[in-house]
Amino acid sequence: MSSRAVGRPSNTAERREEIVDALLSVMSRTGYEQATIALIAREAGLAPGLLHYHFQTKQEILIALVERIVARRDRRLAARLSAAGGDPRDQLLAFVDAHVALGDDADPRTVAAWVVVGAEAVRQPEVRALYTEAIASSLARARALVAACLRQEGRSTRNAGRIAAAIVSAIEGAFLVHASAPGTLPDGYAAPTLRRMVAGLLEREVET
Amino acid sequence: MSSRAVGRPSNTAERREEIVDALLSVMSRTGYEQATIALIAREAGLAPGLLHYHFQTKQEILIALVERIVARRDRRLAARLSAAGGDPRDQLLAFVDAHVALGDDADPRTVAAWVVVGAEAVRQPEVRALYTEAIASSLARARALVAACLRQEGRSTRNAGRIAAAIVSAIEGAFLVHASAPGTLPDGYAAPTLRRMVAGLLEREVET
Amino acid sequence: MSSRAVGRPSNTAERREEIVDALLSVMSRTGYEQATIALIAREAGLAPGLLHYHFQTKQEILIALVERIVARRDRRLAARLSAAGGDPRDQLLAFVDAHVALGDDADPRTVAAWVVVGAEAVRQPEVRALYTEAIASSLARARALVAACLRQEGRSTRNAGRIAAAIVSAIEGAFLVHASAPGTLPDGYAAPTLRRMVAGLLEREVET
Amino acid sequence: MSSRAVGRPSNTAERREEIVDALLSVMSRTGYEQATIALIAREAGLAPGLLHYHFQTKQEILIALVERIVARRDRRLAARLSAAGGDPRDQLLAFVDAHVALGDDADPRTVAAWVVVGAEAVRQPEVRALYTEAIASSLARARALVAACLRQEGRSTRNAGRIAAAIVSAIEGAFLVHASAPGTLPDGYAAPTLRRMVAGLLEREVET
DNA sequence: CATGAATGAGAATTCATTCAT
DNA sequence: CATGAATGAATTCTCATTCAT
Repeated sequence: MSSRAVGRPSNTAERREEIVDALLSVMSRTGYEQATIALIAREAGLAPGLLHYHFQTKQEILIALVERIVARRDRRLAARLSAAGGDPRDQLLAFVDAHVALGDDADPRTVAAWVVVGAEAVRQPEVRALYTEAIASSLARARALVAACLRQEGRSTRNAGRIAAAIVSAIEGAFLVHASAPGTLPDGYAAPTLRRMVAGLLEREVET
Repeated sequence: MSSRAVGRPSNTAERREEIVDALLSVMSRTGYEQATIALIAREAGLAPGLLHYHFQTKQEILIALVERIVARRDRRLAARLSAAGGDPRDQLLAFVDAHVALGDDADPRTVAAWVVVGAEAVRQPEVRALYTEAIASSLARARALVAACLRQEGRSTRNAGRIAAAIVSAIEGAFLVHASAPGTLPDGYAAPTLRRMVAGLLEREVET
Repeated sequence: MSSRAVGRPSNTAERREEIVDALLSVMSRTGYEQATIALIAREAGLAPGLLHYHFQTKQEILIALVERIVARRDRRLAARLSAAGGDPRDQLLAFVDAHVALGDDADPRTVAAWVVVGAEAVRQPEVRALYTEAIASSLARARALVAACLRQEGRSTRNAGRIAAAIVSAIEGAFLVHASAPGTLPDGYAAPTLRRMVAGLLEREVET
Repeated sequence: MSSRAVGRPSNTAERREEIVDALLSVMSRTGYEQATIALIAREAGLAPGLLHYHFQTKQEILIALVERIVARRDRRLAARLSAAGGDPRDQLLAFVDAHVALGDDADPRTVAAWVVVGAEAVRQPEVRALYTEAIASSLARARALVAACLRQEGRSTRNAGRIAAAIVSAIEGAFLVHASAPGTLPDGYAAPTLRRMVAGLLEREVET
C-alpha cells in the first residue's frame, strides 16, 4: 500500500500507542492539564517534538485515549457476553462483571484516567461527545439486557431504562469513588454488591 | 474593647463567599485549571489582585468551595433526616432524596463542580483528603441507616457496608453522568429509581 | 507650634522610628525587595496603610534607615574619640573600635542591613549618594587621624589616604563577611586584629 | 553509540554561559531582584521563555553565576601562585594581587555583581552556602600562606588566622566600597596599599 | 522519523500605593 | 491618625506548538 520505495517502515501505529499509553499513565497521576507534553514524552521515552509529529494537538492524544478505553471496554464486554450463555439474567451479570473488572485489564491507571476524562467532558465538547456516546452505549446495552430479563419473567419493560440507569450510575460511581476517594469502598465490594443490586432492581415492583 | 482606631470594617467574610461562588460558576463551565483567576475575578466583579488578598492561593479557593459544598450537603441531609420521622426505611429514603435533590439547592453548577472536584482529588492531596472525608462520611451514614433497616427486620447487618457502598456509588455516579454525559439519563430518573434500588438492595438475600 | 487646638498629640516621630526599626529587622532577614510593606507593618505591629501615611514611598523608609545608621555611627564615634584622649594613635584606635563594636549598639541586624544597603547603593542613586557620603566621611576622618599619627612621628603624610583606605576597607569588609558568610571569621577577630593592622600600616616604610 | 536519531545538536552549554553572562551584566546595574528575566533575556538577545528552558529558576542562574565567578577567581589565583615562585612572602603578595586585579579579568561588572551576591547571601541559604564556601576557601588559603611566612621567620603561627582574616576582609571590603561608593577610594589604591597592609600585619608583635 | 531548542501567549502570584471608612 | 480593602502593573514560570537540524 505504501508508496515508500525502501526507507524505514512506518512505526506510526506503535508510536501512537506508546504516546497514548504514556498519557494514560501521566494523566492518572496529574490530571489532564498537568499532563504536559514534556511529561508524556518522558514517560514514553520519546522526544517532546515527536509527539506533535504523530498527533496534531494534545487534545488529539486525549481523544485517542478515550477511544482506546472505550474500544477495550467494548471488546471485553463482547467477550464476556458471548461467554455467558443465553440466559438474560446471566447476560446482565456478565455486563456488570465486564465493567467492574477493576483488577483485570482495567487497571487503576485507567480508572483514574477515566474519572479525569469525565471531568474534561464537562468542558471539552469533543471529549463530551465521546464520553456521552460511551455512556449512552452502555445505557442502551444495559437497557436491552434488563428488558430481556423482564420479558423473560413476563413483566413490563416500562422501567427498563431507569433500572439500566441505576446500574450504569452505580458502576461509574464506583470508578469515581475508587479513584478519588481511595480506600473508602469496602474491599471486594464491586462485583458481588453490584450483582445483588441488579438482582434487587429486578425484583417485583415495590411501592415507592 | 480596643475602641481606638476604628478604621475600615472587614468585609472578608462576604468577599470570600463571593469569590467561592464565582469559582463554582466558572469551574462548572471550564473545569478547575481553566478557571483562571482572571475569569473568577470577572465573574465576581472584582479585581484579580483582590482574590489574592482574600485567599493565599487559587487552591485555597477550591478548598473553601469543597468545604462549602460538603457543609451544605450535611445541612440539607440533617434537615431531611429530622423531617423524615423515626422509621429506618423512611430515614434511608430521606438520605437518598437529600443527595439527589438536583433541582433543589443542589443546582447544576454544583453537580458539575463536584465532578470536577472529584477529578482534582485524583491529583491534589489536599482536595483528595476533603473529598475522601466527604465520601467516607456519606458511607458511614448510609451504613448506619442500612443497618437500622436490617435490624428492624431482624436480619443480619453483615452486608450493610456493601449495600451502603452501592447506594453511595449510584448517587455519585448519577452526578457524574449527569454532568459529563448530559441528556443520557432518563428524566426524573434519580429519585424514584434510586429509591427502588434501595428497596431492592434491602430485599432478602439473593444468591449471588 | 502646632495649630491643632486640642486633638491627639502627634506621634509621627515615634511612629517613624518604629517603622524604620521594623524595616531594619525585616531587611536584615529578607533583603530590601522582599521587605514588603506588609511585612514591615506586621513587624511594627501597624496597619500597612499607615506606613504610607508616615512615608511617601518605601524608598523613603530606606533613606531614613540609612540616615539613622549613619547618625548613630557618627554619634558613637564622637563619643569614643572624645573619650580617647589627645594621643593620635589612641584616637585612631578609638576610630577602629567605634566601628567594629559589633556587640554594642551595632547589632547583627544592623550589620546585615548595612550590607543590604551597600547592594542597594549599586542601583539606587539616592541610596548610593548617602552610602558614598558615609564612606567618604569615614575615609576623611580616618585619613586625618592617620595623618596626625604620621606627623607626630615626623613622617610624611603622603600615604595617609591609602592607609585610611585600607583601614576602612577592612572594617567594611569585616561587616560584609560577618553578615554574608557567617561563622567564617575567627571569634573576636575584629578589634584586636584590626588594631594590629593599623599598627602595621603605620610602621616605617616597607619596600613594596 | 546510538547512531540512530541524530536530531538537533545540543547548544545548552553555550546558551547557559550566555545567560549567566547576561545576568552578570544586568545585575551589576540593577541588583538581583530588578534583574528580571525579561531584562536578562533582552541582554542576551534571547526570548524570555528560553531562559526557563535552560534553567529551572532564576535563582539557578544566580547560582551558576556565583560558581563561575568563584571558579575564575580560583583559576586566576592558581596561575599567579604558580608564577610567583617559592618564597612565602611572594606567594602571599601574589594572593593579594590575584584578588585585587580589578582591571584584569575581574571587570567592574563582576565586582558590582559580587557585592550584590553578598547581599543575596544574607537571605538565600543556597547563595549563602556558596558565598561562605568561597570566603572560607580564601581564608584558609590566606592562613596557610601567612603561616608559611611566619614560620620562615621562625615566629609563632598563632595569629595566622587573624592576620588572614584582616587580609581577606580588606580585599572584600575594597570590592564593596569600589562598587557601592564609587570614587571614594584613592586611584590605584588597592594593590600597593594592600601589599603594605600585608607587610604591616606580618611585622613583629605589637602590643595591642 | 527524530531531536531538542525556540517562541510567545498566558498563568498565578506579588506588592507598592491609594483610598473609603 | 488608623484600618484594611482595592487596584493594576510587573514578575516568574509554564507549556503547547513550531521548526531548524
